Amino acid sequence: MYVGEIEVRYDPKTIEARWQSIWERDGAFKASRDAQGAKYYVLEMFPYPSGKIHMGHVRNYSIGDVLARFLTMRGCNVLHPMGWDSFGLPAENAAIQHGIHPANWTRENITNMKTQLKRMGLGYDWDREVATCLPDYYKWNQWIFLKLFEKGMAYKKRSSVNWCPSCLTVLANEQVEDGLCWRCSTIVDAKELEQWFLKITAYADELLDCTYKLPGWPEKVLVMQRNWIGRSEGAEVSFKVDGTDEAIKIFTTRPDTLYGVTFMSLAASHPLLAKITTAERKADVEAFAAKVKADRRVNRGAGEEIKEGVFTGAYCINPLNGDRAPVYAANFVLMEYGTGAVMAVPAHDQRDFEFAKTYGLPVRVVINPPSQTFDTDAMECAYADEGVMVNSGRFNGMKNTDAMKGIVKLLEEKGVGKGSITYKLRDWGISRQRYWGCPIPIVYCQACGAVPVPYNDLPVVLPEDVSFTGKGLSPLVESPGFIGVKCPKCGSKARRETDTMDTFVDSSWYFLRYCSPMATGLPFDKKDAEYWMPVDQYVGGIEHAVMHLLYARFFTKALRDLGLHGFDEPFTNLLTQGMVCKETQKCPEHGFLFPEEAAGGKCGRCGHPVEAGAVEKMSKSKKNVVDPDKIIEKYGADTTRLFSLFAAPPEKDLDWSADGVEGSYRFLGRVWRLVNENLSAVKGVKAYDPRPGGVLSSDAQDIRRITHETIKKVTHDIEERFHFNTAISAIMELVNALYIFNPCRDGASPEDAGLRVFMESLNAVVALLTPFAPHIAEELWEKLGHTTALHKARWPVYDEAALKRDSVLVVVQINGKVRGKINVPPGSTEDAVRGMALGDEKVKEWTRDKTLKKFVYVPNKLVSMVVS
RNA sequence: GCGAGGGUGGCGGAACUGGCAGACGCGCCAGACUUAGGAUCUGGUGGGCAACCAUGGGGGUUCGAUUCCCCCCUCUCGCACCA
Repeated sequence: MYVGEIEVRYDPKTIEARWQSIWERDGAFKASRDAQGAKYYVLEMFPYPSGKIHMGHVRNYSIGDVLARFLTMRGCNVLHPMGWDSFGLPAENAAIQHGIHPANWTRENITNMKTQLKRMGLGYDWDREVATCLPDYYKWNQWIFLKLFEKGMAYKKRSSVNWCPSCLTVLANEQVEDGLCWRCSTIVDAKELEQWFLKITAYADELLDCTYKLPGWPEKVLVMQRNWIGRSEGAEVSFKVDGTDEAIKIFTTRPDTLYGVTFMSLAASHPLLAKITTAERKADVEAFAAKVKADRRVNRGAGEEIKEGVFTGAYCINPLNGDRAPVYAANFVLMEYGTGAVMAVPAHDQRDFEFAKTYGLPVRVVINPPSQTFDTDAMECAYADEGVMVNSGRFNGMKNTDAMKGIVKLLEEKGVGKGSITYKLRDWGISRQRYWGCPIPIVYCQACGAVPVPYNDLPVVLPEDVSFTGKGLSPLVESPGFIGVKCPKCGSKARRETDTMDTFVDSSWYFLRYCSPMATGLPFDKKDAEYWMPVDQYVGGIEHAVMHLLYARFFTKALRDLGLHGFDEPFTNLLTQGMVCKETQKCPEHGFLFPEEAAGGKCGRCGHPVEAGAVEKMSKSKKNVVDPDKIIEKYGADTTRLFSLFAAPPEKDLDWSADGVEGSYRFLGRVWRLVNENLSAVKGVKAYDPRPGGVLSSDAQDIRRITHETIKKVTHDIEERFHFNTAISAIMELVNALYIFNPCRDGASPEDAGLRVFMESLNAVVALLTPFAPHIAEELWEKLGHTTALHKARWPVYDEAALKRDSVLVVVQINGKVRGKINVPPGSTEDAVRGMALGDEKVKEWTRDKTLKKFVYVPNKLVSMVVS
């Protein structure tokens, strides 16, 4: 290489510290409404301050930072904030286990993690930092709660709730996965409790409809939300219980099959069961109910069970045809959905069919397929498709789809039913029997009942003088100073609510607080919110597809209806990044091993050869984790970021590979040397400018073309596709080409056009690298003689003229096989290309003595000939 | 079972609307510089001696298919008695 340079080693540690402090000094990432350019709000899901950042964070925040830095360089007015989802169970557990107060534990973790994020070189506007555990923030949770309470959107009810016996708290339905607690995987119990609920169901339709207006979201997430909301249209029908005043209310999506009802199924926990069961059936029904309850606990999520039931002795009357149908309790009917009772139409519902076969109940066909008549005895399964109505009174002969409306109308006329819509979505239970959360601002008074804390008294601050035993109820219950309060209404002795809010409440509006973190009169300033919102690009893990993203959407709509802002949806575009995975390592003796325990392929404890396991999501339990701190320590933040972006496209899972990190480090070293080793040669050289021009050698012309092609590709890959991996590989190719080009011969004058092209290319490499590896880019930018820092510089724009080629390579296929390649001037006519193709020596060999049957020309790309 | 998304070299992954399959990186091989190099630089690297064969398997459409259509296998994720 170039002789006479003083070798300057690539030393990420020094460079990175230096630029981080310069950025801080310059306030490089401070966002302001008054700044120039179109607003762009980039947001990554804020972390829970568990102590240390992990590779998932590194990936998440690297992706966000690429976008934020790129868009800033593109001239956008970017808001890129960060904060802490800092209420939650781990802090309380730490208090119980180590005697540290949750507030202190959380504060320390935030300090540590903030340092880590800064060391990553992430460009956040820290002036907007929010921490949900601070009274400044959670005061507004309480404020919002009171507003919702006033509107009847927050209400209290006694109901069966999901209780996690390990977390000692209630869980929302969304927080129960396969019957297990989403956090600790303990089997969830049912428990009757008085709880606060938010009426998310009031927004069920809007939440559902808007999923069709979010083209920037992954279809997968939208489908999951739609399924979760689970809207079904149908009818509610009342069936009188024969000989009593009771009526069973059912929900059905198939009112057209009403004439085919041959029995009735109630959930085993249906409240009517006790009333209608006859004396002689009582013992059986109770035993059955107990069995179902026990099975649910053991078998939840286990899939299809055998359909079982027991006769109650009661009969109900079909309101349309007066038929008497036996009432059963059945294990497949869920109390939580619809009305907990199902009319059974075995001919047209598979579950009812199986049940009827088991218990010898009649099957009555009311819909025949278009050109077929069912023989009831020969049916092997239910017929759930469309057809023609039979055995259905005045509806006979109609298409069932047409009869549907008529039957609902008839029900309404008779006053025995009505059209109805049911959702799977339940109201959101937000009460948590925990200390480390936002207090619910309610006071209980003997005389006045549940009284809201006056707005002036907000925030209801969490008391610090509590003890953490891990036993019994929430520490707040034991805090007399907190509990003892006077009724805001009548002044008599009252008791404060001791439940705190689900932490998902905190994260349902934090993106709004970022817009005006200092707002004092309201949770956020309307003008600020309407300027910055909605978030243009939200980046986070797929695990929040339903819970957080649904709650945040709900809050956005609820706050809109409180008049706080005027938009409908919080997140225009959503990017769900894949998980960070790594191969597990196992010792037959000692189980899973951390990477450092498996050094040299042997178990650190017993020396047994390590067995390689599957590639799985990084987790402490599998010990296949890599500590970002150690990677940053060894290679620097730029390498760490670069690798996490290069190894896979963002939405896919990423396989962590130590060798791959090494490769990214090597590449940055290569860029470093490319600039440094040629520094004295390019000193004072002006980047090539095509206007005054200068004659370029064909090599220089090629390099210039590659440079501008790279600018075009990298821009496109970041902007349109988020394919950072291919963007980075394009930069690598340019660097490889520049190593070969190398015009820095001794004595090349600064006016040398080749040298000026080289300078232009070096500038491009460095600028293009900025979003991925910002520190090294800034350092090299400075070394190249720029006086304006890169973070204030503009993204390079490609020169259309530079992309032009003298000739293009056209592939010649003969009978579908590549037989030759020819260079033709771009834009050649088909006739000209045909002549050149047929004149090519190799092509001649393959076409000799053959006749040309077909000739296809794809301009500037390919010729395809068929010969025989 | 239903829904969604995948299956491409030894590995991670490229290939925009059908147009040279394997970019880029890792690993591996060779060479250069070196006392040495796990540093760096250069070159090579799907299989096969070849014709040819290769994008999970089998059909189809097409001049041409990783890409479009049909059938099957397989993996991952989500939902799972939703009436």
